[in-house]
Amino acid sequence: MNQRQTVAERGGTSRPGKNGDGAERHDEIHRSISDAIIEHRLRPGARLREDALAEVFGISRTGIRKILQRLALEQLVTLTPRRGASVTRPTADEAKDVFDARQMVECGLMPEVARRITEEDLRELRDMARRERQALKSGEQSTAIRLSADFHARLARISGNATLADFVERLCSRSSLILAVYGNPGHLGCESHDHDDLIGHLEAGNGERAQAFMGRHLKAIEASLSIVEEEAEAPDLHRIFSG
Amino acid sequence: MNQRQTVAERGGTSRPGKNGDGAERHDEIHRSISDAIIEHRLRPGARLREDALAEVFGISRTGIRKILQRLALEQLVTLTPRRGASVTRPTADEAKDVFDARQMVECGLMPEVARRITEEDLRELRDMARRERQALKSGEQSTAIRLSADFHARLARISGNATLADFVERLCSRSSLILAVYGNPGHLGCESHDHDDLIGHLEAGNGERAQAFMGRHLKAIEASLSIVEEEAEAPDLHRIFSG
DNA sequence: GGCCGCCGATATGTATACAATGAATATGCA
DNA sequence: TGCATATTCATTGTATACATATCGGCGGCC
Repeated sequence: MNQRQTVAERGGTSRPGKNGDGAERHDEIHRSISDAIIEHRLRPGARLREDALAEVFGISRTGIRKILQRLALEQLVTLTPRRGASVTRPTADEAKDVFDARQMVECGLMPEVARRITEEDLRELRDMARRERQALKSGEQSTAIRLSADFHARLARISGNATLADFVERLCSRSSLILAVYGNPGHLGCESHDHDDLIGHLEAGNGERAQAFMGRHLKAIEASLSIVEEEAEAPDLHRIFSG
Repeated sequence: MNQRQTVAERGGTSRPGKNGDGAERHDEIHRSISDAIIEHRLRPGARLREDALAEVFGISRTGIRKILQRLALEQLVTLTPRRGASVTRPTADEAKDVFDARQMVECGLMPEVARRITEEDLRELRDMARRERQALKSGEQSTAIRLSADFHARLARISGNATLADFVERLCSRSSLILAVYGNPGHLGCESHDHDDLIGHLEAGNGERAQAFMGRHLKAIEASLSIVEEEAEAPDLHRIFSG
């Protein structure tokens, strides 16, 4: 049923075979899944069966596999041979690595960002921060989480260094996964006004202040996590039952 | 024909069907192509036809496509829709971004590396540096280039941060491509004794010296490039023939 | 009674077949 | 002779079919 729907839909906008580059559709699906993971609608550990995804999106398994592989390289999903794909469950070590990396790169970019930021950038960032606060207030956690990641990624993009911006974007996506596993409910990642304050420093052209503030901001997020290594693989039965 | 050859070959080393996880073979092929690119045996712009690769490595196009996709995400090959894959030709902007990123990350890692480095690490690094010098002396450019990239990647790995180490590894691979396009023949990337000097600072536990030295080292490499934007797409014929 | 091994179902890995597209070439007309 | 057009060819994009490995339950054996 679902597949027929899709075919019909595609046939409606263009000829069934000659679609306007199927790659766009793949990107779209990639984003759909990516968003679902980042917004915690798909929790870490959730299995992603190829057949099911193929049916949902109305393409064959071939395309789904391609997308899953890309997600795997972005470390949002884990591909276990012969076991299929599942949403990555970051370890405590990985969480630490990711936040250390963010500390180094995002802070390091702030001076350049402060130098290059334009009025238009500021407007856009303020809008994102506003929407994030609003989402938080109205309890739309999913939206807030994604907006927060978007904010950090957008900020990095202003530096003009596409390579580092891409890296930050990936780190933010993974941070969202980390929040899903180690975050305390009710206490979401970014404090309500941190992003606004950060914008203030940038608007003032004060790169050093922005850098220091970003450092504290990230440290605060990391500190809010309750990182307790779950010994999923080989629980120490002796220790557990020694009492 | 080709397939029969391959089956026979694989049947010789192991049972035809039950190979020791085909994923290993894929990794192997990935590394083969990756090495060929890094070592400049495949120059930027070289086309990589799926059929040809499938024949060479004795697997079907399906597996090749998977590998090409992975290489594309690592930005070693460029995948143009309907036109196939080719070795990426980095632009001048990308080259700048990559070296800026290396400056930030590799330098930033040096203090932690200096703190954590062990005797064994030092031994291994010295050995790599030695082999690199030797390769340079005997004119094996390909080997020298790869060893140089390996050295930097290995160094980053010592920091203990896998995420940043992976990133550095990717940056080094891309740097190799950049060297292929913008490097001056005869003047290879890393100066002969830079790596040895760097090891010295690390051995002395002097993270700050190492950081500063790495900064100069990378700047020196970047400065040795002749980055002239080749106007491949739309050459200004008026300008060229105005004389 | 509990553990080990077997067997069916399910899902993934791989190859192949077919369709569609873009490039190169040949051809006809002005 | 030069340019526009039609055709063919080479190559990629997609779907499907088949082979293979893993997970669950069940029965036999110790």
